[in-house]
Amino acid sequence: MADTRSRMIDATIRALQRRGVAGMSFTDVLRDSGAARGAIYHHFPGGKAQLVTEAAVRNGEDVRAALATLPAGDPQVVVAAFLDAVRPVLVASTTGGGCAIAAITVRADEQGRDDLALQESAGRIFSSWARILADRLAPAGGGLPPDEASDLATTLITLLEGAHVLCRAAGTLEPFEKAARTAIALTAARYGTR
Amino acid sequence: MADTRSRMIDATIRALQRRGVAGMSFTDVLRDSGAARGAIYHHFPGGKAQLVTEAAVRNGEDVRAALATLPAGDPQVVVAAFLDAVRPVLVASTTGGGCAIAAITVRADEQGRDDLALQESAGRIFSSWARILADRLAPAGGGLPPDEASDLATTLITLLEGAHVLCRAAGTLEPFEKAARTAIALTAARYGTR
DNA sequence: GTCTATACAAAGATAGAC
DNA sequence: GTCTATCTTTGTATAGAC
Repeated sequence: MADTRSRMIDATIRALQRRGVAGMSFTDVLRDSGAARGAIYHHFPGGKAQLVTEAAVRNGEDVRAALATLPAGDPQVVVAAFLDAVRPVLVASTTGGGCAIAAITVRADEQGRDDLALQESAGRIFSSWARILADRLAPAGGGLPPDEASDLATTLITLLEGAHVLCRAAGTLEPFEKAARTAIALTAARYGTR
Repeated sequence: MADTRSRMIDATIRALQRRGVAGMSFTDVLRDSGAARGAIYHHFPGGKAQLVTEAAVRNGEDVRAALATLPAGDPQVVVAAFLDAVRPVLVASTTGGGCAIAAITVRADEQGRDDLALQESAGRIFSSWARILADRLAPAGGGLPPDEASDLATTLITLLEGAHVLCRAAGTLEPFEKAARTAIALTAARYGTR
């Protein structure tokens, strides 16, 4: 049978996407993964904090790998490819899913050190996404200047997370499509050749 | 003494900003507002769902009123004014506060009809913000074409909410400043006169 | 390692005295 | 209307049999 521990992490990612860290419960994870109650503290002695942290790290790596497959070079091409690549994520947002990392930025107990560690994990993960994207915009031997690439990459991640929030609220893809159209038009005005 | 009911709503807004709907508890609201336990169901027979909904509506109106004071006309001016106006919100995000409406897009129970109503409230509130902003970009007798103004306005709200998420995670204003610089530069390229 | 059973705390929701 | 006290449920966490 597939690794129980791994299945629990996958179930946690799904629970985070739908309910957030405070709204998620072990009951959800156990039902979705088929694991027994005692399995949690066997595999994750650190309890909920450890489980959520490992889920965030895995999800962060999955997204990072996906971003690394984007084309590099012309900003207009990179922006268009990025928007197409993230569209499926926003579709999930319209039905209550979406980005698991956005979910862990809202913690139940702001004082706790577990939750501080979680916030720092989220910060590192977003930064790593932006860095990957900046590399596509400023590849070795061409593309944008590093500072400009970094700014634009962070802006694209910002648009992704903002669209996640708005599409969740709207229940439709419309906010994302409006932002995508605008991003395309503004990028063309700034970086278009004609 | 100031209206107990009103103080409870204000306390709920603060609790939502910091902990989200699932992470927020009546205990927080009661301590912050000074109200007694039984006061909740006296003033809000609908329980948590009603309390949170009223808090969201009030917060949405406050933000809408603030957006209505922005200048109208030149897109470059409107964008710059918008970014300056929301900067204090993002500062709050860096220390765990920020947008209360973003918080209510993550609900504990996706099935419940209370939570569906809450999602629809969030959708209406975001739409109303974008509409106000679009009016500033396409005032009667000038400005952008309506469709373009609507797209750009939604994009600005998207940037605001995305920056909220990223600044919360980063603990610094850097993601917002990067996105703001990019928004200014791209807007200048698209709408600059020279 | 996997499972059942349970302890303990905190949440939302009510009842009823004043 | 305001407050105290309490019910019920749910959640995290643990113990211990197999």
